[in-house]
Amino acid sequence: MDTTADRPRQVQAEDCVLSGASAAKRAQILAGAARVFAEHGYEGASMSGIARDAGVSKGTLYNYFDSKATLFSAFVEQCACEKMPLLFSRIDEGANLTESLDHLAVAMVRLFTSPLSLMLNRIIISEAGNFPALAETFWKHGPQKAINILSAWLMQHNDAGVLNIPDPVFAAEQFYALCQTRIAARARMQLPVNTDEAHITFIARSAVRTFLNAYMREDPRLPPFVMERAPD
Amino acid sequence: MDTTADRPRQVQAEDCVLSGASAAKRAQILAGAARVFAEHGYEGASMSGIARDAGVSKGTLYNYFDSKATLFSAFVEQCACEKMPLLFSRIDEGANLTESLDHLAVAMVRLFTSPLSLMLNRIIISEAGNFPALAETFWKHGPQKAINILSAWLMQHNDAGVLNIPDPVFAAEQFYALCQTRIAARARMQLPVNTDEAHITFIARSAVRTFLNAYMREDPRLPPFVMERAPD
Amino acid sequence: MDTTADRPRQVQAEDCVLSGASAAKRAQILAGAARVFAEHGYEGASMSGIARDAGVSKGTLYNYFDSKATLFSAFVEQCACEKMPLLFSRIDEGANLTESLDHLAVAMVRLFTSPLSLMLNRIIISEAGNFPALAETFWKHGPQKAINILSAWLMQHNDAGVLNIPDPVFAAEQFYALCQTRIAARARMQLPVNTDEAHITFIARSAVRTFLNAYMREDPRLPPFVMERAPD
Amino acid sequence: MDTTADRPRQVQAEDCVLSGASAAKRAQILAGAARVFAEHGYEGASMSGIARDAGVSKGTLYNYFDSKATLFSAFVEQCACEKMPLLFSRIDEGANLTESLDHLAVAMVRLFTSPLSLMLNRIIISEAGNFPALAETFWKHGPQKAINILSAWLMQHNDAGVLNIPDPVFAAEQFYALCQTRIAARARMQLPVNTDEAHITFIARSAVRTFLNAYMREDPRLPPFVMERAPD
DNA sequence: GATGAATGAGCTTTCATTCAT
DNA sequence: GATGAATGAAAGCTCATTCAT
Repeated sequence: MDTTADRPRQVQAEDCVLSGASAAKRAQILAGAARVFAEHGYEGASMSGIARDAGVSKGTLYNYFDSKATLFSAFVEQCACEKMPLLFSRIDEGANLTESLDHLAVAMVRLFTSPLSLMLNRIIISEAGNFPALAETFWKHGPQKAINILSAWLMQHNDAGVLNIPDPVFAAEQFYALCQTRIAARARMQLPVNTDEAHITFIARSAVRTFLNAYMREDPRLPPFVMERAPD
Repeated sequence: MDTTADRPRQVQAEDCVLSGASAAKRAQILAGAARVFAEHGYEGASMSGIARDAGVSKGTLYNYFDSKATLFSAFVEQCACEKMPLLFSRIDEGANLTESLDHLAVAMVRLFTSPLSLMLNRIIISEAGNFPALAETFWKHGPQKAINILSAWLMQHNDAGVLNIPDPVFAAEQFYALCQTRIAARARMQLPVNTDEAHITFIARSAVRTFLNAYMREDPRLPPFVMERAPD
Repeated sequence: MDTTADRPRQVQAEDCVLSGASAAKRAQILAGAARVFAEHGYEGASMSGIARDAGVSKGTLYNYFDSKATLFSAFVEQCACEKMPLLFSRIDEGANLTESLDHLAVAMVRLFTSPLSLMLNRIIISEAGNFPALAETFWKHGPQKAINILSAWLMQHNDAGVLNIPDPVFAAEQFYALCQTRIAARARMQLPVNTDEAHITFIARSAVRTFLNAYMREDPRLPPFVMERAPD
Repeated sequence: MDTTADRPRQVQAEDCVLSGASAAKRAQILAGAARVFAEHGYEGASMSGIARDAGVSKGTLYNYFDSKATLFSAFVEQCACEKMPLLFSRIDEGANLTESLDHLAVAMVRLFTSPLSLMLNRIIISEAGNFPALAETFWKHGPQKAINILSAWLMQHNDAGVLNIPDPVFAAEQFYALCQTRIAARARMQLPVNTDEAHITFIARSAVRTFLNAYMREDPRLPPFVMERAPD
């Protein structure tokens, strides 16, 4: 028996009160699903558990989502489309180029240790084989967007003659990679990482210095940036 | 989760024939487990499937491993202890510093796209919450060892006055991070990556140049390395 | 299981507009139920599916019928009372006795392969244990009526001296059984049957000949009917 | 996960004790399944109920049969292949042709009211759409076989000049149909039928007389069989 | 030591029915 | 009167684990 007749369609902005209630219930279910999927992963989560956590019956779950896989996809897509963008905020213009990049690097390092980002990474890596579309979605709304914004910003400074960047997209990707130094890989595996303010600042600044030593247009009057030791 | 409790220990040279057979059967089981866990993950693998793939009965599985969790741990530990080291081979000494690092960077980029490494990463990230010890083991035998070797090597060149590295461990970690540019994150999510020889070489050389521009002791007679565009 | 309890009764001529609408909706629901029950049987049909097919909400279903069982009974009774009689049309008087019986036999053979009759048979046989009343109803409006009409007709010819029928009801039942030769049992089981015009005619004629050889008053001047081979 | 590794293969005659136990368990399950399917039909039966009735766990059910459908098929096939033949016993040779046919007709009428035959009929008609193969199997081992034996027997008497049967198979089918007079259709629908010895004998004898009046080679010295009234 | 049949809790999913709107 | 969201019992099926042989 096809259940599509029993389920609410995607709510539109102009939908009436009933549809608003529908959308609210949908959100309520997604919230419960988020908690359970985040904690137990896809296979480890049970629809019973999600129903309990969301405060609805199992039947209601299936009124809103065709299957566990559908619910999972909806959860990941929502995170990717609605919550990820909040993490990739605009590049804060600092007093100068170095400061701006420093701000950005700190934000990125923080991102790589944020629970939401880590959870999404973990879940998408776990289920990449079974839900290839989710990895695409996540990548497009997350890393891809960040790299695009950064590469555009780098190109501006390249054109302004401050930086010398033959391949801005790749440079952005290097910057993205440098910001993962020391903590990202360990955080993904839930190994302890030092998230002290000082340590994060050090990692971010080190990323910026390494990056700028490679891409700053050489100016005979300026010495290269000096690398530092990590704080104790 | 301890796998050493009441199971046949690793055979010693003086062990009798029976123990030898025991060790062989253990290896046989692990081989089957490896195939099944690698393909289906922890939750997706069934003990029946492993028994079938290993060519033993389910009862025998439980004679050698207390539980699915124990078998899984043993499988991951074996990969980490026996197979990972083969991937992190010695730094090939090249004609000079740059060449040596180039070789190493290429090896690392290749590592990050090797099926074994990706599978282990995926499996450990998936089950990090349920098997924290595995992440530790993996880290110790994989990335940690690589970083240690590299940092020692960097320190040598620092002491020799070629490089100027205030924090060799962190520098090694930056090198490690730089080698992940563009492909590692995507490969982990099973998104398509370009593994052409030319592209891998480009990523590796770019990592080395960015790295050396930051850490090469400044020599007024030498210009900094010039960054390049990616090949088409 | 009684469907007449607290539901809108059959509308009378003097009923108001609302009751007319009520009866129409009831018919609309029954039409949907007919399609779904006919296709999926009792257990296989879902109230959601019936509601969808009938174009009403599930709630409305329950406003008109107390339960799935009630709706099913109403559907079967409607078929039996309204549609079956159409199948058991009057005996077409032919030019003579043999021709009349031939016409009737062909009609009966056709009946036993008609989709509606087969569906009703199948459904009633399936649910006979759970809905004993339905079998009674069906029998009364279907086979029983046919046998009654036929036995009355036979009795006329008996009294007219053409036939010699000591037990007209039983004779009618034999005729009814003879018309089922070869195809009825197979059609009930959805096994392939030959419904070619020629084949049906052969079965019908054979039934009539066998019947008349047994019940025709012996007339020394007339030879018995000769049985034939089936057409290729 | 494929469960085929966990299930026992079809036991052979020469199988050892273990396989004997396996076959016994299989039979035990089939016995339970028979009771439950016979009572509730396919859809109405639950695997839990069958497990309970058979005295095994649900898991064991699935160790022996892949699915509910498989178990159902096995049950029907077993009935058709092993139990049906017992019902279609050989034609008891009577003192003469009429007596032989009388014996056979009585056996057939009894068959059409036997609980096993009725149950099989009911179940196969119910599930003919979903299990077309079962109807084929049933037909082949039941009616088909009976008709074959009977038609061969009729042909012998035809060749011996006693009967005059242009189409022995069709004649056998008419005999088969005649034996269903009055009771078969009603029994299939679980409507009350008169199974008194006298009544069954009457139906059987009437079938034989009607049949012989059509197919007995005309012998001017012999009058046709006289039809009778049913006993009160 | 090896086997694999047996277990039963637990899974995802369906659906008749209710009831607030 | 009509709606359809919500319910929750019950379905078919899986699988880690045990244990008699």
